[in-house]
Amino acid sequence: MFGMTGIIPYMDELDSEIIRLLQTDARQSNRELARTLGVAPSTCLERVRALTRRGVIRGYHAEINPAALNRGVQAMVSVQVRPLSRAVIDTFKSSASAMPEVLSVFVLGGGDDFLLHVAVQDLDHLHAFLLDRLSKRREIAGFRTSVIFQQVHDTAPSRLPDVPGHPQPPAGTT
Amino acid sequence: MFGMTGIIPYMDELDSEIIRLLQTDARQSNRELARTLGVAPSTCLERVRALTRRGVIRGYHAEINPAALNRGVQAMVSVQVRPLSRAVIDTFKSSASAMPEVLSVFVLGGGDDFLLHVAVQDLDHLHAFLLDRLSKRREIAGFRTSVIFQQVHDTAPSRLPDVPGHPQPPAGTT
DNA sequence: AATGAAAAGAGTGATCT
DNA sequence: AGATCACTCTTTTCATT
Repeated sequence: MFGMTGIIPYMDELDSEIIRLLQTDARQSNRELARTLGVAPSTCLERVRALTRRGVIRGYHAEINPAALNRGVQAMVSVQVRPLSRAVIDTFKSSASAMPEVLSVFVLGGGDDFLLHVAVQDLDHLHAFLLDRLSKRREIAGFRTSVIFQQVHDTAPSRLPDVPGHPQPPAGTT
Repeated sequence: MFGMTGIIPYMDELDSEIIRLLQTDARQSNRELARTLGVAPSTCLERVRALTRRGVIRGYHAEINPAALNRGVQAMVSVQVRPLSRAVIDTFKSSASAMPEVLSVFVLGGGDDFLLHVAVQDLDHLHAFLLDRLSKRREIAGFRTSVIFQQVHDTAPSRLPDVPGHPQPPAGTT
């Protein structure tokens, strides 16, 4: 699945706030973080470390203007592969994610088997990618391309309410 | 479009390397960055500032384990709206991106008009989102949901080669 | 678990090449 | 433009509550 690394990600209010602030600006200093939250810098630092140790914080990434990466054109490509076996799925997943044009590979259930988020220089390169790289793969039974005109991204998704029946431990989980 | 903020994002080798390293780890110190690249810290700092000023670096974000955000289930929802007018597109785009379940809204060309990347607690909440929130919107002509089993993400997409006919300025652009 | 103080390290700007 | 140095501020550790 996504992040089921075996840990129980229990989060109190302070943890949730730290995460919210670091999603918004990962480069703010620990002091600033602590001041905003009303705790001591050392407390804040220890929380951030614990969150990292527990696998809640997975890393910190700069967000880059796609134009600066020569990727002015983006598209979504939905792909069906045949036969629908684990071997074929795994092979295609690896090859697709190794292609420099591909930003993200989603393995789907339903009508399509994969969704590829691709970003390239221009429409000519998109065309070339589809024809010279994708359609050359024998396991592909079909694909459909949609150019992306705009994207709105939530850069700091909040923690959703707990669901009844999935209670949170009351104390001592770090 | 994506990042056409009016600037010419000319990048030399050093700029590209800085961006690559900050995409991989946005929290490394300027000194570490400078050491890795073999330049002085002040040089590196000035480059990073220039990249930020020019809109190449847009921000720094922590990557969070979805399970810690109570978002164990993710899906892609492709949506068609009617009538296909600018007003309807803009309205739907705003409403969709304001929904807490929605991580990302893609405005597409082709068969579908939108793609929503959603993340929720569990399948019950996904079902509720589709039925109680999405399908209540009158402009929606149809939608199709695919559960995401896996996602492979390129966290540091590289700069693609320049295309002939889009030459880079030889000097003095910062 | 959180705090406060002290040592180690990093950010920042002036100056020079 | 890039490097060096000096100054200030931050991070990090650790003893204490």
